[in-house]
Amino acid sequence: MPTIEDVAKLAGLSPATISRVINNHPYVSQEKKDIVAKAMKELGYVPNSNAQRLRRQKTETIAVLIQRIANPFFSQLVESMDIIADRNNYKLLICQTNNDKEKELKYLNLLKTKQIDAVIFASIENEWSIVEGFLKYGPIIFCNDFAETAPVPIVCLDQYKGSYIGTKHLIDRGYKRLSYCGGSKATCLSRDRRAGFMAAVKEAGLNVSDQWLFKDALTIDDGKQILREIASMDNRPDAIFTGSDEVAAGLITEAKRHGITVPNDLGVLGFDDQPIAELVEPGITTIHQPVRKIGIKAMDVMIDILVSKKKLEHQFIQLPFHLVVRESTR
Amino acid sequence: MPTIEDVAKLAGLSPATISRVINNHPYVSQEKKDIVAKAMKELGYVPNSNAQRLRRQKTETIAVLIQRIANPFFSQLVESMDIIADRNNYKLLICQTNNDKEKELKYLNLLKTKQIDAVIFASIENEWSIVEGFLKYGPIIFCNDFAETAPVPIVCLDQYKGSYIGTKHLIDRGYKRLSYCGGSKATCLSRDRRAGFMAAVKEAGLNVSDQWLFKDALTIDDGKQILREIASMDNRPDAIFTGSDEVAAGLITEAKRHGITVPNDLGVLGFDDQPIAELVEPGITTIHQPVRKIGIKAMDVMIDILVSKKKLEHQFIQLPFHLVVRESTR
DNA sequence: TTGAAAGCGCTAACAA
DNA sequence: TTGTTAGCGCTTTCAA
Repeated sequence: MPTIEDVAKLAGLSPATISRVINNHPYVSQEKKDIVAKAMKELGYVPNSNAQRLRRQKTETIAVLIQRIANPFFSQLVESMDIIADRNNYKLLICQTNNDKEKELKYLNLLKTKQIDAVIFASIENEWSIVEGFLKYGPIIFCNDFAETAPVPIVCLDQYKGSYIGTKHLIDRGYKRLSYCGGSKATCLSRDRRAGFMAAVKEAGLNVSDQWLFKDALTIDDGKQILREIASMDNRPDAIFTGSDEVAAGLITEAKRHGITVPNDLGVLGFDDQPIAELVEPGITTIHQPVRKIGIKAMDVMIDILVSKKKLEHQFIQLPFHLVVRESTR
Repeated sequence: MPTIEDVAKLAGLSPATISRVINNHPYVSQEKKDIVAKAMKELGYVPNSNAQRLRRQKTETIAVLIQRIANPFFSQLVESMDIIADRNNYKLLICQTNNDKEKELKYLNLLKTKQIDAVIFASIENEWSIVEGFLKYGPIIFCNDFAETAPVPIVCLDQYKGSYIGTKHLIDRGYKRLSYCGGSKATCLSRDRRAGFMAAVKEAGLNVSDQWLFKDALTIDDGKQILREIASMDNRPDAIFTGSDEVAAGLITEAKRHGITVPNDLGVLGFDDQPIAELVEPGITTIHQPVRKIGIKAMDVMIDILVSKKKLEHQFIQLPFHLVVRESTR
C-alpha cells in the first residue's frame, strides 16, 4: 500500500503538499496539484483513514441505537437516516441493543474509544443518569423514544396526542370495553402513549379492567398470544389498542381461528401504519407515524450539530401524525 | 482524555506494560496487572481505537453490502449476522447500495482506506471483473447472491432447485398458464431462479407467453401493478411465480379489487416465507428461505477466514430450503 | 506557496 | 518479566 510519503517522492514534493492537495487546502499551485494528482493515480494511492482519524480525532461515523433492525419501524428509520448521512459523507453504525442495557453501554463506549463521533438514540435502555456521562465524549440526541430530562435535542412524535386520537376513535365508534397493549419499559414513549389512552378513556367515563391491560407486546406472535388470552376471558373487551401493526396483525389473524369477528366482536387499532396494515384483512385502522420524516429530521439535526459545532441544548421537535381508518374498527 | 502514557505514569510503569495488560499478553505479573487495572480505572482510561487500528492495521469491522435495509429479507439477514459478529468482537458496517454501482464501489473503497477488514456481498451490482481488484485489500465472500466465477466462498441456496420445486407445485396443482416475475439484474440468483422455472415448465410441455414474463418486481406496489396488467389481458395466466412474498402480497390484495379470486382464478406463489405470508388472506404458498441460517453461516465462514487467516478459495455452501403450502394455490 | 518536523496514541521488536 | 524505542500514516504549525 502506497503512503503519502511514496506519493511525495514520486511527485518530487513534500508530504505536506500532498496532504494539502488531498484536503483541498488553499495556497497550492495548480501546477503542483496536477503533479500530485498524477502521482496519486499512478500509485493507486488512497489515504489511510485510521491515520487521518488518529490525527484529526474524528471518524465521520454516527452510531444509531435501535432495538432490532428486523423491526420494520427501525429499518425504515435507519434507511432514511442513512440517506442523509451518506449525502453529508457520514457513515452510519447501526447498533442493535436487543433491549440489553449492557450492549447499549458497550456501544456508547465506542464514543469513548473514538470509533464514532456521535450517537442517536432511537430506543433507550439505560437511565439518563447513566448515559449522561458520555456526553463529554461527543454529541448525543434522541429520536422516537427519549429521556425527558436530557439537555439535548429530541425529535419525536406527540405520543400522548397520538394515542388519545386513536382511543377517541374507538370510543366514537361505540366501543366501550377497551383493552390496551403497551411496551414493557418505563420509557417516556410508553408512558405518554399510555397516558393518552387513559385520558381518553377517563374522559368518556369508561372503565378498564386490569385484566385488559397487556404488557410486552411487540411482535406478531405476541398479538396472537394476546388474542388467545382474550378468547379465554369471561369478560372480554370489545376493542383493543395495540402498540404496533404487527401486534394488531397477529390479533386479527388469530381472531379468525377463534371465531371472533373483527371489527364487530373486537375492534383493533394498530400503530405505525406499516405496509402490513393494508395487506391483512380486514385492513388495520392505525396511527400513522411519519417514520422517514423522523429519521431525516433527526439526522439533519445531528449533521448540523457536527458541522457547525454548536452546543447541545434541550429542544423538542415534534412531528405531526394522523389516524388512518381502515376496516379493523367499525 | 487520558492516554496510555498517563496510565503508565500513574502506575509507575512503562507504556509497554500497560499495553500488555490491555491486550492480555502473557508474562505480566499479577501484581503489575492489578496496579495497571487500578490506574486505568482511576483515570477512566480507554484505549483509542484509531491508534490501535493504525498500529495493528486492523479494524475489527466487516462490511455487509445489501440493497436496502428496509427489505425484510436483508434486515433479517443482517440481524443474524450481527449476532455472530458481535459474539466474536467484530462490528458490522451495513452498506446500502440501493442498486447503485457507484455506491457499491464507494463502499468497497473502505477496504482500501482500511476502514473495514472484509466485505460480505449479500447483493451485488458490479461485475466481478471490477470487484476482483479489491481482493488484494481484504477478504471478500458472497452470501445469497453471487458472482459465479469468483474464487471465494459462496454461501447460498440452490435457486434453481427452489424455483423448480415451486413451479412444479403449481403444475401439479393443475395450473397450466404460468406467469413469472423476476428481478431485473443479470445476477446468478436471478438467472438460476428463472432457469428452474423454465425447466419445470418445459418438462411439463407448457407454453409461456412472453406477455406473462415480468421484470423488476420487488415491492408490494410492483405486485399490485402487475396484477393490474394481468387484469387487463385478454389472455390471462392462471398462476404466477413471484420473486418475493411482498410481490405476492401486492398481487393478492389487488386481485380482490379486480374480482380475481386467488387461488382459483389465479394461483400465487411467493418466495422467502416472510411473516407477511401467513398474515394475508389467502395465506401465501411460498418457498421458505432459511434467511437467518444463511446469515449465520456466512458470518461463520468470514470470521473463520479472518481469525485463521486462511486463504480464500472457491467454495459453494448450499443450504436447503423447502416449499410451504398455504392457500394462495389450489 | 512550499517544506521540515513534531506528534496523534498505540504496539512490538529488541534489549535488559 | 519489564522497559526503550521506533514507527504505523497522516495533519498542521512554524519557518522559509
